[in-house]
Amino acid sequence: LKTPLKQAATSQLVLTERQPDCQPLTTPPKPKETPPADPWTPTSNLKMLISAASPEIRSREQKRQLSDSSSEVLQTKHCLQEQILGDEYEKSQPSRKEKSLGLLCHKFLARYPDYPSPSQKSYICLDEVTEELHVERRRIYDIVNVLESLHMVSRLARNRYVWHGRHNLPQTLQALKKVGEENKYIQQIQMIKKREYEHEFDPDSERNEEMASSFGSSEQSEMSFVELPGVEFRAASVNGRKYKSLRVMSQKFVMLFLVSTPQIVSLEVAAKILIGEDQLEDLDKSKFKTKIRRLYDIANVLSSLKLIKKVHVTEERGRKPAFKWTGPEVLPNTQDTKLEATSTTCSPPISESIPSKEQCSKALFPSKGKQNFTRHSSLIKLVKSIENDRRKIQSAPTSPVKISASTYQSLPVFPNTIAQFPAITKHQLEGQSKTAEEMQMKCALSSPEAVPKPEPSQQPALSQPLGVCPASHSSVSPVILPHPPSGVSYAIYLHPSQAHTVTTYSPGFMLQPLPCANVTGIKSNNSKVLNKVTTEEGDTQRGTEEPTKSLAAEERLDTKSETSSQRCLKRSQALPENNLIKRRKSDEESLDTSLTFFPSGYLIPLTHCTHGNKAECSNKEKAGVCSLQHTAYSSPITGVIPMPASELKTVNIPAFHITPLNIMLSPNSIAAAPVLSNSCLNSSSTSSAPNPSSSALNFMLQHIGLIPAGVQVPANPVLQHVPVSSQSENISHSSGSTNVQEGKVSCNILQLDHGGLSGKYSAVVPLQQPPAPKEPQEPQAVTENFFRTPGGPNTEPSLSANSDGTQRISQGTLYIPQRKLEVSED
DNA sequence: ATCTCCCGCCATATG
DNA sequence: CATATGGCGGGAGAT
Repeated sequence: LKTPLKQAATSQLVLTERQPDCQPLTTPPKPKETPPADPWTPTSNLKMLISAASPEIRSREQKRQLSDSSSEVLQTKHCLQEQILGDEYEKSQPSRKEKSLGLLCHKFLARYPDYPSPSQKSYICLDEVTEELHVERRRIYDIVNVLESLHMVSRLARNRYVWHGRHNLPQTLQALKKVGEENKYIQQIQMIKKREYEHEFDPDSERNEEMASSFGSSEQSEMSFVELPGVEFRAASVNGRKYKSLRVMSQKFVMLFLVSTPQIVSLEVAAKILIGEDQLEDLDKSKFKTKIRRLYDIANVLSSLKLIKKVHVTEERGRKPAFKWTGPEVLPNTQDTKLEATSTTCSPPISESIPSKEQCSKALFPSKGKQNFTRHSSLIKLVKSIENDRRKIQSAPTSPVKISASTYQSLPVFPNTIAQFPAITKHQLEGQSKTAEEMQMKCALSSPEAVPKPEPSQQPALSQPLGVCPASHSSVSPVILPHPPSGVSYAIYLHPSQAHTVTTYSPGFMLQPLPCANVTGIKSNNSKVLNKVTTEEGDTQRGTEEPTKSLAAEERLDTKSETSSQRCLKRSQALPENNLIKRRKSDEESLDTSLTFFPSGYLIPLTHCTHGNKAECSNKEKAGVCSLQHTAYSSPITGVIPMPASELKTVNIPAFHITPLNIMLSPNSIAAAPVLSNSCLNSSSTSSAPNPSSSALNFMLQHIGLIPAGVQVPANPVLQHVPVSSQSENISHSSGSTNVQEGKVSCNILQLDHGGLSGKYSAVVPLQQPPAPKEPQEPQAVTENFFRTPGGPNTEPSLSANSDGTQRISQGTLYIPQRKLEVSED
């Protein structure tokens, strides 16, 4: 018995690993696509099993499986066979495993090709699926929801979905990564770990609470769904509203992987982050448990997609279940050429669609009654106000807002109003297509115009200032983007509250250049505690930031003195078209802000579409949209503003600094960063320190002393990828502080965090990396770092606001102890 | 005992 | 109102 199981496991692993490459040994080169209709039904399987499958059959199965990557299935089958054979098939009662979501998902996936040809769209009828797979409908929803979050499917109407396969995956992941960076997940992860650490020592740390609260909170909780351009949710029905929780959760979960360096995320951490996380002390046990359950559900689907695999992280305390990203590395957007490659599919951006007001409205999030998140008392007030706003918003026609990624930033909530929206929205709406819609919505919120468009695709181009990008609208086409895309644009749906925020502030932006400061302030108010967050962010982020930082740094350099606000102004001013430009800025700002908060939206990348898109946007729309998207792509989300390379590098940093929460940098910068440095950022977050201006380096150095982090080599992926740029390095990351060292490679990296946004650079030290090892095998040692502040637990760097609104973080030193973690695979 | 996570009740959303 | 969707959490199988 056992043996078989083991085998199965083994085989799975093997298969899994192989598959990626595809064709490994066994796998016949089947086209990725699986024949759509595969007959694999449970029944068929049984039959086969029962019959003891002839070799032929088996081989066939294997092929399929392999191709499908349903190694599991095979395993299962084997098991079944044995059992059955052994005893007559006593009905194999399907043991629980046989009914697992993962297995079901494999079956589901086996029915559709990974890369369906654009020409032939495949539709999914839930009724058929449930029947064929013999499962309860509820289960299918779980699968579909996760797939939707990755834009592998999109809903058409009741009971009907369109299968997109993995065409959109690259874009989606890119967009998610961006958003994840914007959300400062890295920082959050670190905070959580830090907290844990502190708790250990001193159980009652109160202050932490605050931090925590600030963290996240409240706002975060809101969720937004990230959409891709082409893919949107069509069904009106589904789309807009409510239930997107699993989808959003799934996206966030994926973001965590993409952002953290070791690309290993423990369920515990993920759950905490996904929960609004006030967590802390509240220990809402039940809530936590529920979150974990959901994460398992999501993880099972992601595992079936081979995007992650289960591992265990062992720390001092014990062993914790975790998952490791095994999916494609996401390029940092940037640039690139790569992007294109990735996106291959997407050729034209598309646009799409439907911008109807309705959609917009749909987009709006319902206020949801529930929304309540747990919040700290302190936050409660905020929450209430926010909720009120939401209501208002909701009521408002346009409420749902989708914002472009960049927009979404705005998350920060502002209580204000929504009134503005409608008007804006319409304007925006006009031209846009769905994507547009989204954007519009967002735009509306933020600014009407806007949709942020696009950014030039490239960074370099991007860099240009806002001005460069034309706004989406009219000019749309503009510029840039020639290619595209690397950047992915995405739209996010915000909750009302968010919307508010956005709205509120956006207008201002739109209209006037907003001073960052203002914004900031606002955010701070609304958002949870920014300061804290900020601080943390700083710490945390580093890895990610680095790129960012670098960007920021550049910016600063560029602007240097300018504060973020100033920048904003400039940008805005710069923009001829204000709108566009403004938007971007605003977007950026918002992005920045968003960083602080997390968005909770569902992200939708605007960018290219894959076939899926509706390609047809009206011409105009398309043009606009497309262009937008492209443009956006670069920085849509973020701030969209394109910056010159130089800027990129530098710039971002400033942003961070500047605004604490509010202004953070946007993704753009981040995105850009990669380009700049290019290097390896694979880790996304990390890395790069390279370019950063000398100042940046100094920074880092300074910080370094402060915070040593363990470094880790990024997981394999990173290494591999990274060619490493000059820096090479490393990445530290810490995502939470865990560093994984893979066996072979050892790296030394120093991370620094420091507080504040500004600071986080991680410095890395050298790393030599051996060639990348690939999969580490099993146990890997991971190091975790915890922060410790010298003074005490809280000693983190504090932020102070500058007059301009920007905040600065003082650095505290953090000391991060490293722990070793071992990662073991199952 | 802990880790996973299936099952399915029941609130909501959609039509 | 009937369904379609999905949030949610009990509690049981797997380890």
